[in-house]
Amino acid sequence: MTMCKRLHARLQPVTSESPSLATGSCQESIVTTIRDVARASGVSIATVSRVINDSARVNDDTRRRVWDAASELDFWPNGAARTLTTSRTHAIGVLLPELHGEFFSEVIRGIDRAARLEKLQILISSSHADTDGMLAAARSMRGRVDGLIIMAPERGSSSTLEQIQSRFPTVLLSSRPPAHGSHSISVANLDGAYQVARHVLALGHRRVAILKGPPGNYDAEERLRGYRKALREIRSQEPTVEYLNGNFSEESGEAAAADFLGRKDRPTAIFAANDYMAIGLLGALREAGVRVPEEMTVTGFDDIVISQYVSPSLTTVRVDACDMGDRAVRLLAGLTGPVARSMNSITLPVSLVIRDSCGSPASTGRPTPTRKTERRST
Amino acid sequence: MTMCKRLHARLQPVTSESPSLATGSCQESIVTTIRDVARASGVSIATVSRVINDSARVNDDTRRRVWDAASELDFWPNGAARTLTTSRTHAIGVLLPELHGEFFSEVIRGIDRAARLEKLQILISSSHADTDGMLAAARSMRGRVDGLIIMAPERGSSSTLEQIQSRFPTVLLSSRPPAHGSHSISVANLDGAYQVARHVLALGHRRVAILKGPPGNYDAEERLRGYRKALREIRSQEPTVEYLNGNFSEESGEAAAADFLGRKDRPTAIFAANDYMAIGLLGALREAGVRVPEEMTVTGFDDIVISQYVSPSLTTVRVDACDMGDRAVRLLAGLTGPVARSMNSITLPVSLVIRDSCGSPASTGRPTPTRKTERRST
DNA sequence: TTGTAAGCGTTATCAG
DNA sequence: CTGATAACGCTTACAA
Repeated sequence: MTMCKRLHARLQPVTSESPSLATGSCQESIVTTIRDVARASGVSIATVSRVINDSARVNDDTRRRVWDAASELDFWPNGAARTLTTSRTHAIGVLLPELHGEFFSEVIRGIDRAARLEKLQILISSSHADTDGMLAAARSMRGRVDGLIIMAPERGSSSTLEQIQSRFPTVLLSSRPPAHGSHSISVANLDGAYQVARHVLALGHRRVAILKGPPGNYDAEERLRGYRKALREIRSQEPTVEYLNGNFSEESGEAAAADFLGRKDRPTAIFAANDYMAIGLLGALREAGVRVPEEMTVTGFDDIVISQYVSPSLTTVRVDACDMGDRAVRLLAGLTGPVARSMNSITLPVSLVIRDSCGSPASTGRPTPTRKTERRST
Repeated sequence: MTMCKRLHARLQPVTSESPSLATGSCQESIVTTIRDVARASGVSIATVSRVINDSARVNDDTRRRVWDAASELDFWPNGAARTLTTSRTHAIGVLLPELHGEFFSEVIRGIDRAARLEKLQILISSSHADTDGMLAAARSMRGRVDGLIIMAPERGSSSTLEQIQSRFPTVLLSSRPPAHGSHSISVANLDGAYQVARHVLALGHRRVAILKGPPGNYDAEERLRGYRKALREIRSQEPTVEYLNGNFSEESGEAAAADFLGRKDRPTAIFAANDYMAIGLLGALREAGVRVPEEMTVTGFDDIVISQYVSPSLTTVRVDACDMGDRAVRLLAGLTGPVARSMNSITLPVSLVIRDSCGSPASTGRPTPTRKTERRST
């Protein structure tokens, strides 16, 4: 009898090693299956399946009876069972290095938005500092997702990525594509960095510093290349460059200030590899009594929301993280059209956002006038 | 033959109605199953299962053979199949009204952090403006999650919530518990609002306005109650109160300013139901040339990161959204100990954060001196 | 149009 | 300690 089966099922021990969820407050839930609906409506389970999925012609009358029974019993189909037979999950996995900061949350927002449109569920897993953790996460998603969106900006993850790619359709975000066929989306880091640097150099700065991001980080390295490219272009009166170490955190920006604050030949402009560091820097400068932009020019990268609120507001490069997530899902869902093998790398445009943190180097008291939020798009 | 089976499986059509994921770039993935491992190591699938899960005594030699075969074949167990037999998913679903803004992203961060510790995957679904959408999302999670964390602050969702609760262990966030047994976590909204209001009233303000949150929103209503409670307590020289409508967005804060800016009897202090609105308000005031805090006192709620960067920095109430997410997972995972029926509602403490946006009403030019970030904890 | 039955990849219950 | 084998809930040929 069905009743027996159910009781039996409920008494089955669960894997002991892992913590079990509290079921105390959950009313003994009625697990209705497709069988129950079949019995109640006097048809076979196959027919119920057909009705539920609208997957084949079914007599209108039968159809109605099935629907009635289904809603009467409040039948909710079991996703795992469906997946097992169809091998489709209608879910995508998202592997991120962390969840802190606006950049990541915007990426997720974009993913969520697109996933909703594509009727895809999203499984999130973050804090993959090491590639092993990433691999384990991917592994645990076997049979639970149809594809993966992975952000693995650190160098050295390529063999892991290849292994994962051999088992899931994958879209890479801000990562070095490990193989030729890889789908990947990144931001026009080089171009953005080049643009801010050009802007600042045009103001006349010739003693600059670059506040680098984490070593090995793909975005950070590309941005560095962009700054350098702009610097190389100044033939006459070649600029002096100095490198400061950072790790994308606000604290590291603050800390970096110590490297030059005491000195007399300090740079007149600093390119930070992201906004958080630039903001940390701004804080340290204010504390040290160095006026921005009069005595020091500072630029960031990302254009996070805070950047327009700090004072002085930050000149930076606008990155549409939300769009990146959005596109990743679309690409993964194969909706962007049949993707040609050679065209599966997307570089998202960025735009220079000029605010108040930049001035001319010698300008004692007269910062270059700039409009509040002028934007120059790529 | 195995080969035949596989080919067969691959050729099976998938449900046509929904968009399918691009599988183009994914190398024809080798779907290794427990059977393959069994064959390769010359044991039964039962034994392989035992080894993989370490669920029963197995001869050391056999064990080794199985592991060797498993890693040789790079076997990744299928989650859906596991779920089907064990009826455990090791995943929790998260239903949120939206994903925009720092508050939500912090909640998710907390959830992610705790989930990692509990070895739980998280399935996120947001943008549930209507209760129907929420129900559909919950439905689609049947068989895919062991429990649900739901944030449904709007009034009128209780019958939906009850239906969901009857099928999943559920923890509610910032929501009106629909039934007595419900587990729920919320923030000490009333207390926090009461505290800021007390602080401002102590400064001498007697003509105040309350910038409300979205109608029907639980947090918003509780905060309103808190403000009112503080106002009621002023016996001598009862304060004049005025209500402004908002919806938690920065824009609605900006818009609200129009309601009183032209007037001569405008309030001297405004309690905004959240930080975003307060910041919008600050923007509008600055634009209108009204000095804060000299001519107008403004307070917020939530203490989002931006609040310390706007100028003047915002006096607000610190809410630990991350902690809320963290606790929700722990509660759901039943790790907070055996939860007594009567003790399943948690109210998280908040703390008053005094910054520069508050002054005395008459103070023309002499704002009440306050330390940069003094915090008074609950 | 409908029913029967064979899987899907695991785990769990029995006997050996 | 190990192997058959019956579930788990659903989809989908294949028959009727």
